[in-house]
Amino acid sequence: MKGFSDRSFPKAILHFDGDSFFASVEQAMNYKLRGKPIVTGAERGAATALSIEAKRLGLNRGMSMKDIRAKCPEVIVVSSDYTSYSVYARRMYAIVRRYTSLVEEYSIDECFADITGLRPMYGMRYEEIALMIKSDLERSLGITFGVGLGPSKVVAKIGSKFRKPGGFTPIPAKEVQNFLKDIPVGNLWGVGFAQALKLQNLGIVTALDFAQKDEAWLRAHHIAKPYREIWYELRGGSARELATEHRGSTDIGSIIKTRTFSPPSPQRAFVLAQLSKNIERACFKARKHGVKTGAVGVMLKTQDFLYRNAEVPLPVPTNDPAYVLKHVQKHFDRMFVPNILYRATGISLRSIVGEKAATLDLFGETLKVEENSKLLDAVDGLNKRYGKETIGLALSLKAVSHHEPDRQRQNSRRTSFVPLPIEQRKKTIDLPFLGMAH
DNA sequence: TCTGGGGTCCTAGGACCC
DNA sequence: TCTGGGGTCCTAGGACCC
Repeated sequence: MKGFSDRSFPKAILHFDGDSFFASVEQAMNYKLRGKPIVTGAERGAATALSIEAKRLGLNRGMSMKDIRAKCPEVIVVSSDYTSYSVYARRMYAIVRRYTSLVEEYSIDECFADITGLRPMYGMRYEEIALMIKSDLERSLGITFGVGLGPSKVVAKIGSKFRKPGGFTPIPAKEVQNFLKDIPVGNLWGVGFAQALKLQNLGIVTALDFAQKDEAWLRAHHIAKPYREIWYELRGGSARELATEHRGSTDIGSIIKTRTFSPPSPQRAFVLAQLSKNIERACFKARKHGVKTGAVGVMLKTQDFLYRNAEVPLPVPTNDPAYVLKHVQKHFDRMFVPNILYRATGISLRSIVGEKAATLDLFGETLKVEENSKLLDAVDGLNKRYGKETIGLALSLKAVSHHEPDRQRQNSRRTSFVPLPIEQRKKTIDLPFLGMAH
């Protein structure tokens, strides 16, 4: 039998999606967990991933462990083990790469692959190639995968979640629209809450409604580029290349470290210590990847989920936490508003450059920074031997144990209301990853 | 809903220059 | 001092993703 013509798959894009990935990895590593209802996320007190068996009991992502244990005492609860999940993710990428070099490592449990033009080489149809890779993955890893085949990434994504778990759905270009009728437009990959709302106000409810609009309509309603691309792919085209450069090592755009602490604190020294800790962890990661940062973003988050951000340029690229802290501290004083409860701080390293890319400035700053790098190597070595965070900045030590004295908590409640600076913004937060509906 | 952590990409608008 | 137009670079912020 003849396969689909090239008009069916002008491009042949695969999307692989590990079923209940974290829970599946736990089961793959420990045979005692197989066939049993298990839930990951014990450390945060809420379910992050659930095995099939746990889902069948009616449990959901985001449910509190308390509720889960009350409802189903037989459920096995484990802590997240991201190190192992990453190992399985890398195995997944490696297996798919045996079949094509064009692989995008999209996330810890997903990847895209481009198999366009490989039919003659394998002597198979695209569907058969997809199934061959799928069964290799499942045999090798002990985890099932949802797999989609389509003329674009958006369509391949639709396919991989069409039948779950363990499904395979090929969608030729001319059949794409048959799959769109029952998909709410907000469920499309790349269409979030805000855009779904906008489209709904324009009378667009399903993905099919969107696909059937014409270009004049898109222009008239100022549909932005990312959504024009989705529209184009729903009509059988391909607008998005695979990002095949492996972003693993040096090719990092930014490094972000944020941490929520509990209970929230109004204390300047404590909040700064938290920030300092985040700076250390971010710089540690930068050193591990052999990169430096030329500017950092500082974030303070209040108990009311108001955010205050500042961009702090650094005179010289660095991955030395003490140097970063020195420059951040000046801005911190301006950002920190007394008598407000803070719940989290964050740091993001931007303008990332390679470790060698230091340029000499007029004031000899570079040389001073360089002197520190040998010391930091030694620190990293010790921390590796004796456990993470054995050695840290003195400031950060304040953040290590946080026992908020009752006296201060009461003080903070009694303090009068202080109007927030205008720079503070409310951010809407949605948590699709935890299974909350938009 | 009572809210974690780590990312990327796009766009609008200001600063600066010719 | 006022007037025009156009280009580039940068940053803040929005939106989205897992």
